Amino acid sequence: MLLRIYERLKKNHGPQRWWPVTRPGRIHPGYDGGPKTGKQRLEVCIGAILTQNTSWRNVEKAIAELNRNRAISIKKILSTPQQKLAQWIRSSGYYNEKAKKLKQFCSFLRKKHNGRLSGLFALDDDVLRRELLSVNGIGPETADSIILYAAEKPAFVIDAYTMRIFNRIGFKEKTYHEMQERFMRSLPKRTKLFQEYHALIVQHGKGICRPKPLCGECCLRNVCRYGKRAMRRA
DNA sequence: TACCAGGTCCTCG
DNA sequence: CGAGGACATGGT
Repeated sequence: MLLRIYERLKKNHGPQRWWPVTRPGRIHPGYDGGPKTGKQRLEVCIGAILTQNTSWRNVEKAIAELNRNRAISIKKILSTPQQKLAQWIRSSGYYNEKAKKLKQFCSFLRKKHNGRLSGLFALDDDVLRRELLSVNGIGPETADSIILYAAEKPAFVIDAYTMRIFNRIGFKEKTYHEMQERFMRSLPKRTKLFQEYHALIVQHGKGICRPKPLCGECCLRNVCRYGKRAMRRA
């Protein structure tokens, strides 16, 4: 079931090549195939925090501003006054909260992992997840995004789009944990698959399965309870 | 004009 | 636990 839906989404939307890490003015060169440097991995972590309940468009501007200020750096984030940091990321919304979160994440890295992501990412998957969740400001989705896209390990990311799309299709799972369990039980545990699937879900949720869905052009309408109903009405 | 966006934390019943 | 509020900008 889940693989069938994946194939349809892929055929319909094409390859997604995520996570869309940016630099001033352009996509990160060499990002295809995953983040290579510590700095790229850190940028993914920062993006994961900044995009909480916020459109990626607004996050891109904030990341560009951080790049402009050489602030994709654990040390720089720690040494910058919170108020100044908040202004740099202003466009991403909740900027006071998020400035605090960025500092707490970096502070956690410095104190517990020698100031490096590599130490953190070397942990076993479940330990890594618990460590991330222990940081104030990092919840399940942010933790899994960091694991999947920055550490490049297989954790399926559930987000608001996943809930909306699959609840409309007819899935009964209500919580983050339940939905993630279902995906991870039913799919081969492969990083690339998880990355691409989640990216396709976001694409589909933004473009088709919106709050007011465009069932008429949805590639899943035949397998979707909501879609079938909508098509019958039309 | 309202509503929405790749959540998380805190409080209260 | 589950619901409800706070946190805030920018696009449609």
